[in-house]
Amino acid sequence: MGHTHVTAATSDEGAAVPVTIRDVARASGVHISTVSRTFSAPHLVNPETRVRVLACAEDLGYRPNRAARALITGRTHNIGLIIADIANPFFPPLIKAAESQARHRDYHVFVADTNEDPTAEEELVHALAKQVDGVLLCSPRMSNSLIEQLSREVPLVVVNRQVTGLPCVLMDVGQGARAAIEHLIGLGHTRIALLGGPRSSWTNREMRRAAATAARAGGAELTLLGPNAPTETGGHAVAEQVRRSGVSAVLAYNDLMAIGLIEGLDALGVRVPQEVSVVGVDDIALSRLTRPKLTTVATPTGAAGRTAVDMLLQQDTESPRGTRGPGAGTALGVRRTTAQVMLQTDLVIRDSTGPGPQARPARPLAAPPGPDPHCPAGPGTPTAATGDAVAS
Amino acid sequence: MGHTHVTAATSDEGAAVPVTIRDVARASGVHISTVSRTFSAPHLVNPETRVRVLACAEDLGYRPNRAARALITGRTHNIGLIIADIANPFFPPLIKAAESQARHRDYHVFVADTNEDPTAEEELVHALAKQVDGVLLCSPRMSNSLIEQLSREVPLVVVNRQVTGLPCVLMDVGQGARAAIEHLIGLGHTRIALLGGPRSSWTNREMRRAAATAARAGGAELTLLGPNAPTETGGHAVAEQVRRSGVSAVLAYNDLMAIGLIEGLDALGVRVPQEVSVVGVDDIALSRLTRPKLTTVATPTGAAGRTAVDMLLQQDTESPRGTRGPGAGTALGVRRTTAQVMLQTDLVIRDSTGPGPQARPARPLAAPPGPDPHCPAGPGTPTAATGDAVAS
DNA sequence: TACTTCACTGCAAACCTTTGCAGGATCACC
DNA sequence: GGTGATCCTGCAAAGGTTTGCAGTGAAGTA
Repeated sequence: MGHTHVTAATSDEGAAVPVTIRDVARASGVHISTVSRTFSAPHLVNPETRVRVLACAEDLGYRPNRAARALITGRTHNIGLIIADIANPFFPPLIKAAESQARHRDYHVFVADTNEDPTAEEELVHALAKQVDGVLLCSPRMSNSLIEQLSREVPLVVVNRQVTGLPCVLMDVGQGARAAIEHLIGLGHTRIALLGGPRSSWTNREMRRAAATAARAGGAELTLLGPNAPTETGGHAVAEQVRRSGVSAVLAYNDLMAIGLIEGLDALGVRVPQEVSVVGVDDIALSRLTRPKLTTVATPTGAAGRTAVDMLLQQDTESPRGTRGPGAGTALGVRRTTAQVMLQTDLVIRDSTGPGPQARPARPLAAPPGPDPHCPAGPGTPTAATGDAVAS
Repeated sequence: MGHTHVTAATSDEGAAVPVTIRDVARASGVHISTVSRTFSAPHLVNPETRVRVLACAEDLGYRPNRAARALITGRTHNIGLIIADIANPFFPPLIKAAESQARHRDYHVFVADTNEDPTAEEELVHALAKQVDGVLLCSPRMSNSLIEQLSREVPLVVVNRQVTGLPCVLMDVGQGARAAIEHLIGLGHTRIALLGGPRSSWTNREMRRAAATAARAGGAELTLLGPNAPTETGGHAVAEQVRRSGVSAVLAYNDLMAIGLIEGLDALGVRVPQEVSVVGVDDIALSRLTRPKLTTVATPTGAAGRTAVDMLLQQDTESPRGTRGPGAGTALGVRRTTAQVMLQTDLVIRDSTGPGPQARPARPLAAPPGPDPHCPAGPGTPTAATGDAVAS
């Protein structure tokens, strides 16, 4: 990457001379405790002195040191948000919702990306531990036992994963996968593939389970392809495999993979949805922009972010950390609520799904892939008959 | 959003009993300073005691309190990353690059989103100030003077903005805009619109300046439309205006707006690139996925993230904060380097740009929008003649 | 043996803030 | 004028860690 240095000057202006509470106290002729109270309990200080102190503080550019304050109060008013992959458009709405919810309650959110790496996850929890009042773990890839262990270090709320004993926010991808499979079967598809995501993903397991059940119930054959990287590239890479497998419909682990798969199929000359139908999961903004527009299982990401923050803050106000006060040191264990919330998902039908092989005899191209014509699986030609459903 | 409470149990297991350096000291029968050294300067402690201390620490699950450590060392080994809009796909690659670069140097990155809100930006800098060793300001929306003022509170590196006296990482969008305009003029377009972004964006100003110059030089008329929100919605909203303006080509502030615009034009029945050519800026991953694929000015986001981290850390090692040591308190001003780096951009030509009105007499639809046929602006019919270029 | 050197460890101050406690002044009221 | 209440402020400890300084004992040197 060619880059050009335009300027390289040095200045000796404005180097950070940290101004502390002591400086303000000296300047305004009061004790530091009065300055402290001016900021954290203004009603306890004489209005006159208060304005004087505030003026001095303003003058000197004083800002309370949040780290030092946290050290003694045990509260930072920050919350950490650990994300598997910030480049996945699934997360930004969640982050935004969490951030706005936190802001309403006077908290700041710090986001950290782990690159889908379990080791990075653990390290980040440690790094955040004493600098935040709690951590939201979004789609974590580490083991349940490790999560439980880390939860002893800092309050945790887990999103997109079920960990017993910990507060969790879940999305009902099981129901979503079932709806998707039923939709495909309703369109006449009898051979369906499930594009798996990361091995250690809870969502992945839930989807597999639900899809298998739904396929069996609907008399369709379900092929498992994976695990794969939950990215566009991951989807693209598996296109060839999908074609060879001979399925006429695919449910992908998420929208990114679905879109990558459609790209890949396109490159192989396989048309979507005419030859293969594709369903994604998440309903990211992008899924409305691609051609064909993606049929997908919408997950309530915003609600998840808000709920997770609420649960964390609720848990947090119940048991302030760092309190070594009388009794708290010995009385191991403060009551802690570990509610688990399940959020609903919705199948939204767009243009990437169409009739199955048997259900489209006449109009091969002109068929408008309108929303859910609900063609029943036609008895059609016996050539592609697949006997009983085999769901593995 | 309907949601269902699945479980609401309470447990009294595993409440955080903070284990401190003192506990480890007591358990291993040494002074706390020895424990401290075991972690921060292992070579200073007897191997035998070291293993004993480490064993006890491991046993008790001790982790040094990073906040307390930072309080005295003045270094947190964190860096803050303030982003205008995390939902804009332009940023994730930058974030990832910054994160990986920081990790190599044993730093953690905390990201915060401001929703394009200048007030939130300021507040976040304050919140981060004492919890990080420096802050990367990406595409900030606040005033230069405020940025300078904040830089006295915490070391700052600014990305996508030029602030004199501060280290900056810039992308040469001026050059990019020029290349884009020249590309369009080369295709025969004589009436071009520039879709502006946020008013307070440095990039916006640079683009406007360069585009105006290039248009004037090439004898094209440049219409300014904006400011607009730098999002897909922002682009979509201005489609009608673009149509009415009668231009045959548009350079958008970024890819998101370009894509939104294409969507909007599509909804109005205006075809891209047959009737209107569109160029974006950023080359986000999405620009390869839409139809038509987007012609765009590629910006080196990864390099920007890495460079910014390097500059911050370099500046940081030069002048450790919090040092009130002899002399440092009185000697206002530590030398500080304020290099500015300009990174190159590249025009990548895809399918959203095609020949201008005069340059396509015969084949209105079959014309393959191949890369840069470089048709000169034909003398063509005088009906659409626009006299001299008017660039405002 | 006496003296220096060295490796290791303890002591205590320091970082910046909050907060329980107590002291002082002011005021009202009887 | 005495009593109590009220309001404001100062004092000092606490929070968890790092680090300069000094002290200990042992090893090395003359």
